[in-house]
Amino acid sequence: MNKRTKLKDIADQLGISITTVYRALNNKSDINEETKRKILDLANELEYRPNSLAISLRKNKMIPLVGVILPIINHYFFATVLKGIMSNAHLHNSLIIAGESLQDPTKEKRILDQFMDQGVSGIIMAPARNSNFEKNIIPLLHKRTPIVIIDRMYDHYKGNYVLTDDYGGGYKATQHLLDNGYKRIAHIGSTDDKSIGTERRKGYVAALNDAGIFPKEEYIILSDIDNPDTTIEKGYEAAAILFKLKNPPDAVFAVTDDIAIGVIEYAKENNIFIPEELGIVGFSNSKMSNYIRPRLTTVEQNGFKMGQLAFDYFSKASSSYGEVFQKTFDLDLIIRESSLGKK
Amino acid sequence: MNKRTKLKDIADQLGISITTVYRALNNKSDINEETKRKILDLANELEYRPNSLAISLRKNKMIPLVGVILPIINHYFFATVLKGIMSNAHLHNSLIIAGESLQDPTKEKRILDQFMDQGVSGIIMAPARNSNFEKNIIPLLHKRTPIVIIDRMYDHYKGNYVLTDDYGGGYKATQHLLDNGYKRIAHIGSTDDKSIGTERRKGYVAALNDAGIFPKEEYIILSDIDNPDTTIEKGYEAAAILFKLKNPPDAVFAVTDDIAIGVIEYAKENNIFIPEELGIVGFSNSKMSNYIRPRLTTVEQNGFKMGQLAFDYFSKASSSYGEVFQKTFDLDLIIRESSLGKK
DNA sequence: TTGAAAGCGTTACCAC
DNA sequence: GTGGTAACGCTTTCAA
Repeated sequence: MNKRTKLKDIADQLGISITTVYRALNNKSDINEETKRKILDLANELEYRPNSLAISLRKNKMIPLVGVILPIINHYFFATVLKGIMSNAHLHNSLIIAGESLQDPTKEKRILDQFMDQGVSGIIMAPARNSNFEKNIIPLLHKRTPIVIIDRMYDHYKGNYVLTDDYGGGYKATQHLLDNGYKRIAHIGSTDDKSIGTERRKGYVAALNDAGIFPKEEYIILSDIDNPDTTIEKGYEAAAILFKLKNPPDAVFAVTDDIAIGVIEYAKENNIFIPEELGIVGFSNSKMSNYIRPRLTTVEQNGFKMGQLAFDYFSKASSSYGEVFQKTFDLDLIIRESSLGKK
Repeated sequence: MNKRTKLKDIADQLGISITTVYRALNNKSDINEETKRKILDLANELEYRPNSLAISLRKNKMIPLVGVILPIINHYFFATVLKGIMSNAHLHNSLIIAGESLQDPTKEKRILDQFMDQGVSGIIMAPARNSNFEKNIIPLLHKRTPIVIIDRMYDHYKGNYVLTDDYGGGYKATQHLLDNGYKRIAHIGSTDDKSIGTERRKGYVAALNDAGIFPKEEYIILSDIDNPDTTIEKGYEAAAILFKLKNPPDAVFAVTDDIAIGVIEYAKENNIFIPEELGIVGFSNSKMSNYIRPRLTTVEQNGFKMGQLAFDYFSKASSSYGEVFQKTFDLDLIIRESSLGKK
C-alpha cells in the first residue's frame, strides 16, 4: 500500500519545484499552461488530495472543531441533543464532527482516537452504555482536552457534565401513579445495569418505599432495549409476562416511551382498559407519546436545551482552566390520559 | 488579544529548551521534578493548550473528512440518512463533519464554505428547500470537490445523486386509494413549490388523470410544513378545511406521515371512521405510522440505505475522475389499516 | 514563469 | 537530565 501523494511527489516525478506544483493546483497566476496541464494530469493520476491539517496549520486559521459522540444518532432524543449543540456551535463559528458509538465502547474509543487525530479542540459526548470510563474518557482529561459529558454519569467523574435527574424522574412518575390510586405498580427497565435506566428504576423503588410498599421482584421486568427498532416489541413482550402473573399489576412505569407504547399495544389487543384497569407512564416525551391512544403520560427530557448548554459548557471550559461546569436538569411529568386513575 | 501559548513561549520565559517543556507536559521520564513543576505552573498560567493540528500533522495521522449537510438534523428521515452515511464512513475510516441548514440557503452556503476551509475531502448534502444551486453547489464542482446530492433534485444538475422516486410514490399511493374504492381523493401537500412534495403531488395528479378523474382544486390543500414540531397540527387544520366542504373527500393522500396523523386526529375527534368513511395514505413510513390507530398506510423511504449508498457514491467519486453515479430508489407502498377500503 | 527556503507547532532522535 | 535539530505537508516571500 503506497502512501498518500503530496506536492513533493508530483514535483519530483516531473522534475520541477514544489512551488510550481502548488501554483498549478491552486489556480495561481504566473504559470505556464503546458506545465500546469502536466501537473494536473499527474495529480489526478496519483489521486492527490491536499492535507487539510498542514493547510490549516500553515494558515493558522483553525475553525474550532468539536467532536460529538452519541450512542444512537437517529434516536429522537440524541438527534435533538445534536441539534442543540449545533445551534450554539453555529453561533460560535465552530464546526461539529460527529460519530455514533452504537453503544459499543470499542467503537467509541476508536472514534475518540480518530477525533483527537483529526485535531478536535474538545469533545462533547453521551457515553456508550458500557463505556470504559477509565480507558475512554480519563486519558482525554490527562491531555487537558475540554470535555463535556451528557446524559450518563460515572461515579468518580468530576468534570463537566449536563445531565437529567433520572432518579427524580422515576420517582415522580411512580408517585404520580400512586397518587392516582394504582397499587400494584410494575416496572419495565433495561437489563443493562449501567444504563441511565438504573437511576429511573431507583427512583421507582424509592417512591414505592416511601409509600410503604415493598416492590415485588416479579413486577420488575428487565429487557434488552439495545435496538431502537425493536423496543416497542420488547415492551409488548414484557407486558405479556406481567399479565400472565397470578396477580398482575394495575400500573406500569416504563423506562422508555417506546416500551410504554408496547405495553399499550398489548393492553389493546387483550382488552385491558387504560387507564381504568391499567395505568401507564413512559419516559422521554417522544413525539409518539402524544399521539398514541390513550395519550401517554411521560417524563419530559429537553434534548435541545441540554445540547445547547453542553456546547456552552464546552465553550467556557475551553477558555478557563480548572473551572468545572455541571448541571442536572429537573424532569417534568407531562400528565396525559394513560395514567388518569382507576375507576 | 494575545496569541495562543505554545511550547516555545514557555521555554523562552523559563530560559530552557522546547524539548524539556515538551517532556514535562507529556509526562516523559528523565526530567527534574523541580523544573517540571515550574513548567507545569507556567503552562497553567499561560493557559497552554496543545495545537492538535500540529500534533496530528507531525504524527502523520490523517483521516478523510466528509462534510454532510442536512436541512433538519432531528427529523427521523434525515437522522437516519446520517446514520447510513456514518455506518459506511466508519467502515471506510472516514469522519463526518455535520451541519444543519435549517432550510436556509444562506446558512447552507456558510456551512459549505466552512467545510471547505476545514479541508473536507467532499460533500454529501440534502439541499435546503430554496437552495441556490448555482451559488451554493456549482462552485464546488469547479473545485473538483466530490459531491453527492440526496433527496432533492435540480433540473440541470448532472452530478452524483441518490434520490427517491417521489413522483412514483405519489402515484402508487393515489392509485392504491382508487383501487380500494375511494373516489373523492384529496391531497394535503406543502406550500413550497420547490419541495420534494411537488413530485408527490404530480404523482397524485397523474394517477387521478390516468383514472379519468380531474382533480378538484378544492381538494388540494397546501400547507406550510416547515416546522417539524407543528406538522401534525397542520394536518389537523387542513383536514378541518376539507371536511367543511359541501362535498368532502372520502380519502386523503398526505405528503407526510405527520400530516396524515393530523388528519387521523381530526377524523377521530369528529367521528369520521377510518377506513370506512375516509381512507388515508401518508408518506415516509415513520415509526409512528405503525403505531397510530388505525395503522397508517404509507410509502416507504429507506433513509439508511440512501445514506449508505450516498457514501459509497462519494467514495467512488473520490477515486474516479469524471465518472458520475446516480440512483433513484423505487418507493414501496406499505399497506396497513387506514386505507382498506369503503364499506 | 519558476525555485529556494523559512515557518506553522509539535515530536523524535541523537548528542551531550 | 537537558538541548539542538530535522521532519510532518503546505503556504508565502523573496530572489532569480
